[in-house]
Amino acid sequence: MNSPYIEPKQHLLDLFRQALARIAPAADAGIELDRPKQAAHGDWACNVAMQLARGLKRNPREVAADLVAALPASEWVDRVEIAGPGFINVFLKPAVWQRLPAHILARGAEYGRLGLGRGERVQVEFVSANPTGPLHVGHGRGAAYGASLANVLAYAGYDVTREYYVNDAGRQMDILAVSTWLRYLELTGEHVPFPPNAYQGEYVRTMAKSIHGLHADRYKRTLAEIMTGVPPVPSAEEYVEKPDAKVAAEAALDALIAAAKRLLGQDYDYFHGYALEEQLGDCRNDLTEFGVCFDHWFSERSLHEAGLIDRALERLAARGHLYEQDGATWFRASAFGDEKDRVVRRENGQYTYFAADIAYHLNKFERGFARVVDVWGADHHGYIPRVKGALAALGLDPDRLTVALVQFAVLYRNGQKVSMSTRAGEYVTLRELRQEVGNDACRFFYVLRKSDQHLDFDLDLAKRQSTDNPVYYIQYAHARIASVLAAWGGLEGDLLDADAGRLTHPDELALLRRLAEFPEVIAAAAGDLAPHLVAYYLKDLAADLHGLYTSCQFLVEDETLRLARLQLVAATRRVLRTGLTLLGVSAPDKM
RNA sequence: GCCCCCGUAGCUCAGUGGAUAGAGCAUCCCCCUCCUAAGGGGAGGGUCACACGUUCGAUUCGUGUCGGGGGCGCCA
Repeated sequence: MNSPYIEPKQHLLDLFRQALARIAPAADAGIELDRPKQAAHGDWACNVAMQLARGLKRNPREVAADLVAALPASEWVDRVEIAGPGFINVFLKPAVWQRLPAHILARGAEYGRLGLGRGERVQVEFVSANPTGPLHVGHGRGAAYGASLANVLAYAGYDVTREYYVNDAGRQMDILAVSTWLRYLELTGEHVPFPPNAYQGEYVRTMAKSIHGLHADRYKRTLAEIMTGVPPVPSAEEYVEKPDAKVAAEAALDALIAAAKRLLGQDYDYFHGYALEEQLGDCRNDLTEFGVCFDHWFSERSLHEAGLIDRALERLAARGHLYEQDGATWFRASAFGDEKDRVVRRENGQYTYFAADIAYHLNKFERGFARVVDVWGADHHGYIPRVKGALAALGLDPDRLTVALVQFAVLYRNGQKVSMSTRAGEYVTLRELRQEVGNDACRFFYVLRKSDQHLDFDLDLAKRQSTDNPVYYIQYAHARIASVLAAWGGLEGDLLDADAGRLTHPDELALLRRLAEFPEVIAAAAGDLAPHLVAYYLKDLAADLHGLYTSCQFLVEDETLRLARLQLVAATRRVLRTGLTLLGVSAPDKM
């Protein structure tokens, strides 16, 4: 009764390897075992006979017959059949599955944890949105995907570090600082034209109000002195309608940034720092509420300040991969698979964002990560060859970096696309989305698609509390079990010795098989960087539970049967909880 | 022009080098004196965009065509 649970797949692989060694010692075919789609084809199916047939110049069914004859006896195998063109279908004894619930209860949250990664250090960098305003729904998907992926990798046995790259050094931050100052000036009665390409959001006014409340008119400058040397600022209408207004607007904005730095001096850093702290804090807060946490917030500015960019470029130069042209410094990216060479230092002496990214990625590997996963928006795909090229040029293996591209999420309400315009500050923020549909539905819906698939986020469906909403469907399965166990009133520990041999109903066996799949799902999700596999698995698991719930009463008179069934559902609850936790979704006991 | 993603049921999407391709929704029918009906069962619905190749076997891999989405700054 209490003999340990054996991993059926590993056990069968051993048997097949032995059989293969007997009948075809020279064959180097790898043994593959698949779960057949149909129950009539057994618990596991092996196709090696068909792969061997050609080399052996024999009929695959004959090869299969020889293999079956050579299989060592096993107390777990009920029978073996040869089917179709040469499949070997293995039917296991129910006892194999019946041992599983006790095993799951004994292992608790560790059931499904794997040693695949062997403790290898992996960094997952995700979100990394510019701290220039609230996170929007697009960032939300990267956050949910990255967090779930990191959880899955950790559970699969990798030593995972979660990192957010803070773009605190670029022009976008300058634009935010100036936007804040201009709004502040409005409060002092000085109305400088607000550029259409500056940050329009209400949060900028909020920051301006706070600063004005703290320091009154201390940072006021007159319109005349600010606009000296600043080209005309296009209006919002011109910006949308006239093609050349875009260029003019960029020039005006740059001139305003220069004016702010000149007129404010040290105080410019105050605006810059204030806006950065405020927005980054808001972002961190938003993500924390979303259940998304980071081990490191890595500052882009620190790369500049520590001289790491110089060092990275020197290393590239020493290897002969940089050259000067048109006053700029270029990286010979085309020699490393990129379509053209890329500027790393502009004519004006400033480093490009790419230069910082080279230094950042070099730094990642210098910190000892064996593998790095970057989660990027799909619009950055063209950026991959140059970063990988830079790694190769630095003498690092570019395959140690995996870029996971996350496609955009489009919101639908009442069957209509919810329009978004970042420029006008008209977009749905992640916070608004979370408030509208709840964190659980939010996290789950975001990972319900393959990451490289466009996501249609149906707000109405996410809020619906019914069978068509998968997150409630799964949570409901968990709550139903909790409710049954509460009605029973015993302790989970009392179920460890239940006579699981009593579990013979087809729906019980189906659920047992499903529970056995969980570790394989984790392995697949970690291997393919695909946490959505966990979400789909949980849907299937919940469906099996709901089916059993309808077909079998758990709290029956027959005590051994009752305990066996409670053991099964308690194990199911465990796996549901583990899976939901990996996805950052709660597992409620009551709904 | 070049690059990336996608094309599977009416809709939204899973899935796989294998044996009769799945789920939810939608449509139609059925199931609560019983542990939560936020549940379950059943029916209908498919040339896995198309063509050619590789293979014992292709919806899956490769090439091409067609169709949809996205990207191609000395921006970040």
